[in-house]
Amino acid sequence: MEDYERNSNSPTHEDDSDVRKGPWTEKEDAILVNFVSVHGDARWNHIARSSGLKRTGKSCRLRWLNYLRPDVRRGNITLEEQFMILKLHSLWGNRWSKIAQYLPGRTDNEIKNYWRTRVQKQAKHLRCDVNSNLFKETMRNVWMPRLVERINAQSSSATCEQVESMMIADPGQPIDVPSPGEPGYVQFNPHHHNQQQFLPATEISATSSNSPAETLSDVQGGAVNGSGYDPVGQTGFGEFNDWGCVGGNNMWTNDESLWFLQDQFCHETTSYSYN
DNA sequence: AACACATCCAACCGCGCGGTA
DNA sequence: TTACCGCGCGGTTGGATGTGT
Repeated sequence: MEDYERNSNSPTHEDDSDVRKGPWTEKEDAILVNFVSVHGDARWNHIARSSGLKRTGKSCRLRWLNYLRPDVRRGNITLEEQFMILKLHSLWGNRWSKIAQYLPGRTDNEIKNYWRTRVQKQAKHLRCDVNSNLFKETMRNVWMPRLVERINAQSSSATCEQVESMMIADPGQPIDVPSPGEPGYVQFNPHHHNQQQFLPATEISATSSNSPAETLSDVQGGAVNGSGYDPVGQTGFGEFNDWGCVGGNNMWTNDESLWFLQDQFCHETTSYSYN
């Protein structure tokens, strides 16, 4: 990327002086939004040329999809979304756009960033490859059940049926859900009631409300510190009952969470070699 | 307060696929 | 059949911001 000057508002090269790169300005955003609202979001090269923006069609498309699109949601990946990402990635791997279809308003770019910054970081801390069976099993048998527990604990925003629907969200193939007694099995809270379905974004009407972007601070208060949360849960991980968001942001960035995960990881995998 | 380090995320790139002439 | 073009995807980068010392 040697020919790429990110902070310059001037063209990178005299040769391609008509092409702007780097951060978008508010004016450019406004132009693009207005143009797309009139002409639609197709034929991006045409849009780039006709709008007067000195951007490539690619750049316009990316800006629109990842930032300017009206239904785009950014920040605060919810517990449900974290679960979906883990689950769908376990099925499809780095098929970010496909995964994004099941997370309304989320872009493939954001999911990819989430995976790289949070999940891969955990793998790095655990000194195992993110694609290794060991890491995948840890995800499935430890992290995802814990996520489900916490989702169930959020009685106001997550439901039994919702979580179950997430577990079977893949339209094409069944998800390998642990049976009772197996590692990773989770007993869903039957007192919750369904409020939303996790479907591909294309199947969700404009008026349907995916869960509002609840803040992670909400999650902290509701899931971990809220009344009725029994840390000695169904999966038998209660001895690490402080792994939740105590003073942190979420399960991936909270140091206490990290150490819980590492403790749990080591506890459960003592027979493995980290190398 | 200043610096170093870590993390996040917007935006780029190259590549490959599908449609069309 | 082939060449070209536009688009979408996954990988990568580096500036901005946050956190620790």
